[in-house]
Amino acid sequence: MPPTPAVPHGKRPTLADVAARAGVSTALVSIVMRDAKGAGAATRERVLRAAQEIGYRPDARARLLRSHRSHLLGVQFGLQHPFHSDLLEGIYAVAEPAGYQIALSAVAAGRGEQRATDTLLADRCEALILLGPQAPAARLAELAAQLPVVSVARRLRGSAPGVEVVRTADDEGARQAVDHLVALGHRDIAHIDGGRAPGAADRRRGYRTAMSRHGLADRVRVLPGGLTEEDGAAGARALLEATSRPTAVLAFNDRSATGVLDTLLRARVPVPGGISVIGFDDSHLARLAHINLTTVGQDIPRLTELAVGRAIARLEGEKMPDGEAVVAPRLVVRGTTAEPG
Amino acid sequence: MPPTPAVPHGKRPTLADVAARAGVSTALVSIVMRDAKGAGAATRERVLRAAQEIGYRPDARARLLRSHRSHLLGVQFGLQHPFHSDLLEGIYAVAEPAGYQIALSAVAAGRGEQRATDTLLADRCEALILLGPQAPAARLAELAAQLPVVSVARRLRGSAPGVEVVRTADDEGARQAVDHLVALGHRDIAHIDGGRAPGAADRRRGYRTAMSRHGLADRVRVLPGGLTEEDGAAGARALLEATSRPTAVLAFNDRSATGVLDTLLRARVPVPGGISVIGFDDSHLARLAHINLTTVGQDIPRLTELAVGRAIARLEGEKMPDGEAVVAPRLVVRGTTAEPG
DNA sequence: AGTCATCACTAGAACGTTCTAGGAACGAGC
DNA sequence: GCTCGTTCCTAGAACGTTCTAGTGATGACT
Repeated sequence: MPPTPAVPHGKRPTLADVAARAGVSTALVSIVMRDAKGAGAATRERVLRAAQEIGYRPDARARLLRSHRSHLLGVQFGLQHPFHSDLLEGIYAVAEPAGYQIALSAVAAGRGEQRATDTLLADRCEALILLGPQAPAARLAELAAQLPVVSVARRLRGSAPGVEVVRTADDEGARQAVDHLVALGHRDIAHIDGGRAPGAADRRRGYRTAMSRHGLADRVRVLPGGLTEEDGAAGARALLEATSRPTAVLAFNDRSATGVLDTLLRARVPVPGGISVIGFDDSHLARLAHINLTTVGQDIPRLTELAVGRAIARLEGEKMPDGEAVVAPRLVVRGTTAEPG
Repeated sequence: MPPTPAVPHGKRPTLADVAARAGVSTALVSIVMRDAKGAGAATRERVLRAAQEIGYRPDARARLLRSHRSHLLGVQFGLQHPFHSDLLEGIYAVAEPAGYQIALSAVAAGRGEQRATDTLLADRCEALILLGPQAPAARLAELAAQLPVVSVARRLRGSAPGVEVVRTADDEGARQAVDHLVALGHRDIAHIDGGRAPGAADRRRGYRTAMSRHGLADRVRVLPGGLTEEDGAAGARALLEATSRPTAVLAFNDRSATGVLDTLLRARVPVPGGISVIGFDDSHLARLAHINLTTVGQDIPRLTELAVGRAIARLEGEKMPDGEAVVAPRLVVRGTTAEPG
């Protein structure tokens, strides 16, 4: 047997290999690898060197199998949603320092939410964080009966008991947008909505009540939309064809808003000179210099901190002030809003 | 309401629980769960019912621990790259039917490639598929010494032996774009490049040689760029300020191209009337009706099929025709190119 | 001197699977 | 009757960790 490191494919070194090489027991190697106390400095050094030499890496699965805690948070996300990417970035940033690993499972064409959560469960995640889940409330409740579940962005009133909800105050966000526009002098403010997307109903409602509060109930104009650029573009085309054009548009999200912007630019309607546009999310998109979109920012660090925090709290048995965690949005004024022309 | 059995958090049922309930051995339950032969029809039925009743789910990790093969492919991707999302979608579609699971690991701010691959290794992936890896070739070679590694989109000549490469013929794609523009009658064709991004050098070269072949070597104009919308926008602004404007622009990718489009629209330069624009990737972006971008399409199904296929082939010991797998691009003509005005 | 802690370490049993050997029951062939 | 095959099933050993319960030393405090 060559005592050499060079580990060819197929056989990865184990604790026992390290132990043999360092002349100690596997238990001690385990102690050293976990950086637990119970090993002398000299031995520790020797074990680490041995591990290094043969290229040992702990086997995460065996590790999880043994310890009854897995410290694994399963996250379900949509591959085609940039906003989910932003959230994921935040989730990693919170979870890893707290000592939790993240297991990702994507929802894609041909891979539904059921499949996504099934693999997370099989991987022994201790809790699930679902980004904008669309599954029926009953399914979520079923999951929640098995382990802590946090729904991000999707509101669930009483319909799925046991599911934690972390979301932005969507109605409040819509209100801020309307207030801003009204303060600038707009009165004809239209809303291209998000259809059945999570949060859409609240934004619609927020828009309506804000308009009423300003005495503009008769100017309310809601156009059916969705969460893609095309939905926004279609809404904008409809507005341009209408008999009276609004002076401002509140889109469901940033993607939709860029669709609106694009349509307006093509139609030679200046923004914000002719029409002001507001998005929602403050995603990467909105921040790009050449889009420079006024938008309602979702507080991603706060959302992810709450989502991960609640999952962990439930796991560690803390009593939760259960009910939703609602995060305040914050209007980010950039270049697509101004006084009506 | 749901027939959910009493399985409080923390205790998930195991093979032994099912076995006890069905009155058989754990080995037999294992046989039934794997759908292997060696169990009678009646017993099989009974076991399945028992499993169903107590809500048993196999533990993926224990399973992997025991079986020598893990059938797990690790995929590293960039959270902020829509093109990677598209690739992932394709990877799922190929891998799961072939009996392989996918483990995802994201590269994000504060979570580098090293960290990403480390967790994949700890998870006992059998092979790695890296989407547009930026790590030094030496690091890739080091990984390749441990397990099969496939680099998608990043070219590696001899620098990382053992790493499989699957990529698009970037030079050929650039050539197709130039040919198309020349056929339309353009002569002043600029290229906003991708800087140090994977594939950028090849696209730049393809552009240069294509121009030369058409006798347009003196019209070659390469502007420094990158892979984001802002890079494209900056390039476009530079072009507009130049003493002579080109009649067509080839952008490094679709994101860059949308930046170009946006800048041109704002400057009231009609597209394609004033300037034609071509992107690269044929991502979701390009297909959107309101962008409708002429672009060089990367063959995502083929790329993913090759990437997954090569990884699996290496795992199953097939001899590979080693060297790169180069996939032909295909020009997708949409609405942003036309005869020069 | 005798008890008691503490420290460095180890043996061996988990964890939830799959895999390797079988064993019991039952026919069939000689 | 005795072997031989099947078919259905089980016991028990892996897999690579961590955890529990120790064992000897060493030294400190009565």
